[in-house]
Amino acid sequence: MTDSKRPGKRERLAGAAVQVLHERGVEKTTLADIARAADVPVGNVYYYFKTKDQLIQAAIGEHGRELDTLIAGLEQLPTPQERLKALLRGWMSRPDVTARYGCPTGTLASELDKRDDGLDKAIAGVMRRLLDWVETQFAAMGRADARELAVGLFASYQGVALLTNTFRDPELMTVEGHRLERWIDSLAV
Amino acid sequence: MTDSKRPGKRERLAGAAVQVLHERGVEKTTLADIARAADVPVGNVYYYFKTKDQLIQAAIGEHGRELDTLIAGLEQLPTPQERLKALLRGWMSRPDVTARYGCPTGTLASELDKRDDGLDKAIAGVMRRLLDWVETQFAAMGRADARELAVGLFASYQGVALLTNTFRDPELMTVEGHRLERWIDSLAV
Amino acid sequence: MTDSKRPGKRERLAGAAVQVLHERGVEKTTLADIARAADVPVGNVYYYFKTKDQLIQAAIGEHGRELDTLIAGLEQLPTPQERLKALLRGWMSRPDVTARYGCPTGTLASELDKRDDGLDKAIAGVMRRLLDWVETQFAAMGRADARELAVGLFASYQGVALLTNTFRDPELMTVEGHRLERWIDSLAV
Amino acid sequence: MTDSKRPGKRERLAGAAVQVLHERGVEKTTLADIARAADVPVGNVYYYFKTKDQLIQAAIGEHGRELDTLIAGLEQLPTPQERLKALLRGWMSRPDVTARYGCPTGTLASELDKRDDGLDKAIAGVMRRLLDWVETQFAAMGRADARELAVGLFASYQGVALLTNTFRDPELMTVEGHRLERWIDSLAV
DNA sequence: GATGAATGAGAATTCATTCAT
DNA sequence: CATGAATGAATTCTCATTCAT
Repeated sequence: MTDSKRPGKRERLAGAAVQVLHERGVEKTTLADIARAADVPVGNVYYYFKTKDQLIQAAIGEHGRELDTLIAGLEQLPTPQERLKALLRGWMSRPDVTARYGCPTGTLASELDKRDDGLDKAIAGVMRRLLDWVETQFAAMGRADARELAVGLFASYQGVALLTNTFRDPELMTVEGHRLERWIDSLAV
Repeated sequence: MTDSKRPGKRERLAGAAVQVLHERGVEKTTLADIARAADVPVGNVYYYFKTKDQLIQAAIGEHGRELDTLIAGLEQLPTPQERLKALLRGWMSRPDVTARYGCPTGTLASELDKRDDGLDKAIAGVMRRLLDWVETQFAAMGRADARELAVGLFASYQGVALLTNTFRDPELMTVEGHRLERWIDSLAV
Repeated sequence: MTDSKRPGKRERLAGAAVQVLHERGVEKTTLADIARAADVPVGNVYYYFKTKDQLIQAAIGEHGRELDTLIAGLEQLPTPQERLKALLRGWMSRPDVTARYGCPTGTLASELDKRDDGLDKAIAGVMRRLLDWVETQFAAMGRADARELAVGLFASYQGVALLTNTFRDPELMTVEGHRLERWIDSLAV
Repeated sequence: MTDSKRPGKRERLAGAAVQVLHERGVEKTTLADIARAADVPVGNVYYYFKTKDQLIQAAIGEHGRELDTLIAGLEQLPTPQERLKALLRGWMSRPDVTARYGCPTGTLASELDKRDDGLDKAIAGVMRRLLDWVETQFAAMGRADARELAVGLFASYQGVALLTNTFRDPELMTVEGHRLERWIDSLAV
């Protein structure tokens, strides 16, 4: 933690990986791509990560941490409805990026599920934390079917992100976002 | 004097491609994989398809045709509600396959969007036809917000397929399926 | 020689080969290219020529025959000078084709010399006949150094064809043609 | 602590390429051939040259540089006649190599002209520099028709190289060489 | 620790040639 | 004889990973 070296080459790599994996996709991304984005020489990557998988692993961790931060922020809000709608707004906040590259979490999950290494577990873990948190909110609203609703909400977001990306149409995301907000409001007791 | 060459090697290849692309994903699938699945020597594939892209293209076409057939079958049903619920049931009919490999259409769309060739347009076309048909059903139910509802329904399915796949949990799909059926029923005038 | 079949599929193949080999070059030309140009199904080529080499061989033969015909025509002319200048004019008659594809004989010789099969001998034979004929003309002019002059003239043509092709400049060929004609005139006793 | 990696693997590759392309011809030469000649593993070639074309490009550059050096040496000579004759002698200095493989510049030009990539421009540039230099010498001799003479001389060399190669007869080159030297002498004012 | 270079295991693609009717 | 289809060997190219300093 001295600054004898630029702070956190390891972190820089993980961060760059999150970015590049989102934009290019897991399979299209080469180690060289990530190294370049992080401004780290290729050969050096292996000092920090023994394999490409481990780097991806780290990227997933980093991405998870970003989401945890987001959620931690939401905890400040007074009611579960507020929190859920704020989450929605966060998810939907950059429709053009989604239109271009899809949801970072979802596309990652989708791609990693095709692999036999353990990476799919890692991203599943991240998604589960999100899902659990959403469930908690619905439970706090007194809903017995909280899990079901959580799945429904999360699925709606993931699905519309996919459609938004496929059709390259940010509008889809915005419209569906509003629909879901109204739906949340309608659930209030 | 046997029935000679098994009919439609081209079709066999496209069919095998649909299958293998779904199971392995676009980027992980090698021509050799498809060739093997279709029981065709690799070199011979190029007699039918000039490039790997063209074979993928054909697979998309084939997949689209399968969906068109599915939909054509639904047209027999008397009410739009019936038709939509039947579509849902079709989509959700093999939760274990979805848990293992995701929705074939959705995963394809997700992966192809990372590519710069025109393949993303092809799969987008397939999805648009589905979406339009769903919209038509909602319109037939007298809903002014038919497009919005169509996007919502399609997104819900795509999203839950993604979650089902990520969590490897067929239950998710089944439960959400029922929830969506009830929702459709609730829309009846 | 009935016309139950279109006359001379074999000849058509050889002729097409001459053409295509000139335009595309030996190594870039595929059997399929030649077959297509001759309007003969690929599989059928092998009925007439057991290997690609044999087809090229036939093309060389055909090309040689065309040159022999050309030369036979020149024999009508009264003086060796006339004959040589007519040969020159024949060679230089389509400078734009030469600029695009080079001299058919020369490029063939150049490419075939890189191969270990006997094809180089075949094209060398064709060139030798030409060279001998030129020598004969110089001898008829009473020149003791007829061989040397023949080599010089033939070389000048081949060389300028190469430059014309390399620089894609038909003018080169025309100008050098005139220069060589003047040179021939200057040799008259 | 040895002199470590032999210096200039990139140069070694380009040099080997010049050699092998001359001997085997462009189309018959495989990357593996060049790699072997340079004693470099195939995969490693791509560290230095992104494509085969780029390696060929580099070979052309290297070849051009060799010619430039040759010419620079000739500049020392006092008269243009001396310089031209020295060039001739350089060109004709290894008739047996020419008999076996042709003129490296000429065969390269001939083969590359069949390709659609820009490689033909590259070799044409090399030849143009040579041609220009020859023209300059003739101009220095006070000849108004310097360009024409330059084309004639260059063509004679290229042509006789082609014949020498085709007939596998080094004598041709030697004899024509002398003839051209006498011709240059005869041009002196 | 840092780094440019090395290496080899695939992957797509092309094509002469052969085969089955 | 004719012909669409089949086959496999060769070739270019990519990249994760390793090595030598």
